Amino acid sequence: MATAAGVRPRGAGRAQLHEVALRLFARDGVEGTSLQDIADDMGVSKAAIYYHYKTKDELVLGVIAPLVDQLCEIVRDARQYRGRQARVEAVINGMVRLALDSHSWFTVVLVDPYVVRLLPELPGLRQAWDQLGEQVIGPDGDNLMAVALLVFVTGLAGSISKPPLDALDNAQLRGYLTECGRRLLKVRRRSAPHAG
Amino acid sequence: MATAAGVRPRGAGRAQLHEVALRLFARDGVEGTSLQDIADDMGVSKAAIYYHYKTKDELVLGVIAPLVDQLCEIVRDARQYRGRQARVEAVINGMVRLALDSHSWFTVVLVDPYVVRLLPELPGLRQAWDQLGEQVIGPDGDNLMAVALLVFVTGLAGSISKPPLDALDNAQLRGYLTECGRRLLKVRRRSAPHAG
DNA sequence: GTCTATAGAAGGATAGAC
DNA sequence: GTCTATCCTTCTATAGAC
Repeated sequence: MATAAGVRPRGAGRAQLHEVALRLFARDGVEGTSLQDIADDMGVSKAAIYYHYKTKDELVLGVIAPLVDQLCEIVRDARQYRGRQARVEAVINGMVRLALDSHSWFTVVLVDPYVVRLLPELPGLRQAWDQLGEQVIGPDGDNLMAVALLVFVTGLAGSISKPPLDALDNAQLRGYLTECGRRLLKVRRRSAPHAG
Repeated sequence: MATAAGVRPRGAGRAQLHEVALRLFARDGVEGTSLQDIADDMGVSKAAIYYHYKTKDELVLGVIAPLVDQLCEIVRDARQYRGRQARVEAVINGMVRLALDSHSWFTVVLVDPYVVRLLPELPGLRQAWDQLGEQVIGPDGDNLMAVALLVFVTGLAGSISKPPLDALDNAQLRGYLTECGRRLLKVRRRSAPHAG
């Protein structure tokens, strides 16, 4: 009735399902979240979920799929700039914003082993990630930059969900995380790291 | 018979159990690893595991407990140096070595939601972590350093387990990860991050 | 789009033999 | 220290009513 009368927007049920599932996946892990947990949180029955998705795997994929668009937008934005340093800066800003706005996506995709196993079924995500890597690493395939990028994004995912950072307000945290990105991804003139 | 004759060292069964469990926990997550999975990998029955630990939770705690000693040793080592920069350097080297030598521990403890929920039952780990933080962050409680440390260690945990880094040999990877630590945890003279 | 009821598999845990 | 057999719970998934 709600859908027919238009009281709820079309697909509100699915949107709420996505929201709840993502939140619980990020908190307890995908394997640690049963469909019963999700149904309880939504206040519906388990079977209601199966109306939207035939299997749990498809639910997981449906939940994380929107992340691809977010990554593509960061890549599009970065490409508007000329020069590696400017593009790197754009990637840093985009990733920090994404991590703060959608930290659940971040955590689930980068951290959850269940999701990692499913990733081959989302080739768009892999592709978006590769394009993002190109902006930072450059065409010469700088290994240090590749490592630093990985440390940065997984560090973002891991750190934002940890308690000691809850005390900081969002603006402060954004500043600190951005500074971390700048330090890690500073473009070098020559290929030797200044060995200590 | 093996134990009585001394063919196998004492506690070899338990040591193998730890090794197998940790490896599977790191690969599939704790919730994604059943006692059956562990038993199959060891070539024994599920019930054999219950001889060593009464519950799965105790198994998990038993597996990650040795990490506490590793962290304490890093703290002890760092304290031998005078001056923050030298101590920070010692922490970086210790954490990189630990991440490379025992990346499974790292991944499981920093990444797995099931383990995070159990951590309050390992107060020694929390204590060791706090002491390690003191070496890096300093007595003034520098927020940027606190964030950078968290990004660094979770970045270590997240990056070493990802495929693109498998191509690098260990010495190279160690150099890159150490450089990441130096960049992130460079001690500042004054308290303002050089805002861009 | 949501429900109840249930099938079928897998998980944690225990008992008791060897 | 390991085994087989078993118990109970929870999980994914399906069938069919409303």
